[in-house]
Amino acid sequence: MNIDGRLARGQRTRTAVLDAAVSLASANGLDGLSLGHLAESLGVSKSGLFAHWRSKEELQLATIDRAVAQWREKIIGPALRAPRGVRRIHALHEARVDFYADRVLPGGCFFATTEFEFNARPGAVRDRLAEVFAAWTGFLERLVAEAVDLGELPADTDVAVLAYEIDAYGIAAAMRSRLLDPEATYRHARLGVLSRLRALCPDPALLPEGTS
Amino acid sequence: MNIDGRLARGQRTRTAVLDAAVSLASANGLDGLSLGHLAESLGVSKSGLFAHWRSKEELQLATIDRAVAQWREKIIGPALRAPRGVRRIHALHEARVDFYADRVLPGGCFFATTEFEFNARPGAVRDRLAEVFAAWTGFLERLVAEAVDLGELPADTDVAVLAYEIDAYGIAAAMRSRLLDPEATYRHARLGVLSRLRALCPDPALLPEGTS
DNA sequence: AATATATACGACCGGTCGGTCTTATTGGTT
DNA sequence: AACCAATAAGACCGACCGGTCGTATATATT
Repeated sequence: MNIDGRLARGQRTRTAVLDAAVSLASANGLDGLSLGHLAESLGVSKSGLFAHWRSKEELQLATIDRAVAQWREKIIGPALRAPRGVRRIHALHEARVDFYADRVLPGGCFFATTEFEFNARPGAVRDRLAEVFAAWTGFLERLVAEAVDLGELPADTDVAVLAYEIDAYGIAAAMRSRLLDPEATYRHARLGVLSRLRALCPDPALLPEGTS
Repeated sequence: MNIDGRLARGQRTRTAVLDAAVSLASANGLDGLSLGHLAESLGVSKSGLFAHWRSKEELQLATIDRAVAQWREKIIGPALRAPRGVRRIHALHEARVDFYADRVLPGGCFFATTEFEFNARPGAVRDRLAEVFAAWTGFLERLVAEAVDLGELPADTDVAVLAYEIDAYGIAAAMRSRLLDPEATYRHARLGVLSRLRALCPDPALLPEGTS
């Protein structure tokens, strides 16, 4: 919006709206997201939103894309700055748990919230989410395969199952940290993946010590 | 309801309504559950529901309790029929994956759906869900501790972390099976826990062979 | 300064929601 | 057969939803 609160054209405005949408949707769902509340939280009129997105569904799809961009920046970025192999896998998982622990989003995880909201509801939103999840699991599996190729994980590692396991630790963290003891949840999530990687890696010195 | 479609008093009627509510809510959420649609799916008037539950929230809480009863019957029951120790843990996990794989509920998992719907929304529903999740994780941890006591898992096992891991495999199964390849998801979920238990158990003969 | 253009606003629409209430019908009792 | 208590039905209410549209205002141009 402008200094006086008006919505203006341009990418920056759209991004600000979508950031607010990601935040609200992580708590109330992408369908539970009220355009009236969204506009109000930005000090903007509801009808102004329809100048940028033709329908709620279009804004929902754009919100998913924005959440992907946030995920890339906050979780995938730090991982890619770590050296390839088990250390990169560990960095990815740590960045993910950090993201949840920092309470960046009120709902904990935008993707978990929207997945369970739409997984039984056919439509464009569901299809887009399926694409995002497929890309994510593919990325994780590539990281694990890379570590195997580097000899930092046993050659007979079942790549898909190990990638599944690492992802599962993260999903469980998002789920439990909001209803049960958050600190214990993060500790279990971090310690579980770390000790698993250390146990599998022929050179445990690549990873920090695991202490409970 | 009666033969002619009327709602009648009695526990059986309530149970039938709540079963339908669990099914609908697993797909559309506990808040997304429309009382009009629920009544219509039962061939009953909406106002009739208010004779049994004073408000939607009351019906939501009763629906959670009904889902717990289903979970007890379908997942905890089979586990308790297996011998204590790692076999019981394995039976619990298998029953859980079976439950998802059998497509008992359209949404995959009632608790996952409602957890992510309410974890950022204070109120009676959220509090009730927190109780349920605490009881569930406590149960899982007791099963793991039991296996440790029986010598079927190493004495230095971190009970909380291993219980977390097993639960995580189940959560991930519920999440992925609806957007990604379901068969691969179930295979990973089953194989992951089985191979973990076999690797940890001093007597792997207690568990079936793990084949990918 | 006057005009033309773009755009943000707020009233408004139809539809659905949870919830209420009056009415009609049922089944049991004497 | 007549009455009574219980209860299901459906019309109805206010609130909120996504979405539309006419109008007032700010900006850019000449």
